[in-house]
Amino acid sequence: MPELPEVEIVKQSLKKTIIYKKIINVKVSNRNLRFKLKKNFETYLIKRKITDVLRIAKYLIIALDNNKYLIIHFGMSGTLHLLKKDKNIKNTNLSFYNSCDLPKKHNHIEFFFDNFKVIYNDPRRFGFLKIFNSRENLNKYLDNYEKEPLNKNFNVNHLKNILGSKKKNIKNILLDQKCISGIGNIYANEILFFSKINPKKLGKNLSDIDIKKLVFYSKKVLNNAILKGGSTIRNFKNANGIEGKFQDDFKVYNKKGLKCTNKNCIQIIKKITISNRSTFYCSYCQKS
DNA sequence: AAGAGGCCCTGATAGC
DNA sequence: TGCTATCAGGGCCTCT
Repeated sequence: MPELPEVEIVKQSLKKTIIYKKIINVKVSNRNLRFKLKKNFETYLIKRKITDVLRIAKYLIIALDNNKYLIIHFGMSGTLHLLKKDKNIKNTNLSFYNSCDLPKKHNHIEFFFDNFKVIYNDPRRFGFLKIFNSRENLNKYLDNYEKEPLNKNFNVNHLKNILGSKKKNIKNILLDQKCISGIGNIYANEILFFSKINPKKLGKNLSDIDIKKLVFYSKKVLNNAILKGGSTIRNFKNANGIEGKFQDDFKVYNKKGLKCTNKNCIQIIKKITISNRSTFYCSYCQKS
């Protein structure tokens, strides 16, 4: 669930469930995530009330009543699962598993609440959780991450400043969280397709019109994805949770060999590799 | 100093 | 069927 829209969907559904609730207990069965969980990780959380649930870029942020902040980054394969004690299940967009559908492996962390628990599952363990002891420290850590396209000050001038004289290609720039935050491989491909920009075009060579389109479609693609509940690419077989629907709207991602969907274009979508990441584009519509 | 590539992991799938 | 190789929604680190 890693890109901005998926984290936003999780945030929305999680918030409804856990806000103002108290964490009764925390059980960690594997501390070796992307970064090793600190020894006192649990003690900061136990008996704390959740005061807010936020998102910045691809980070989920849980604010606690001791003014500390828990952040979760899902990496490539991290997911949260809500497990209710009673059988009267209300569906949320947060993946819901009843006890037989919960993945059997890689449930690394359990957060116990009164009537339910939230489970962090992550097979590849590229995700991580960290606790910050003040908003100031959190802001410092996420400083680079407030450059997300949905931010209202993400405009043409702002992007122009970012691109400056960058000699790397626009695909890599979109993926570089220090330049622009929240966009991952799926949405980078989709945004470039709508903007009709070749993924290999260098940042410094982008025209004013290119930049204008990038600003517009970054916002539009991400917002549309959020409206559709995000994208579900690979799912656990027994998943009972609500899946995103935006994958049905993909124009290029994973569309190698299929015809371009633009009117009057008969080109076939190509797949190339840029910095080890799959890149899909239409060589006719995204000529330059 | 910016940019490219390797690497951290497990699991699903394709190809033989 | 069962093996092996490749690939996957990310990003940090190292080397140039």
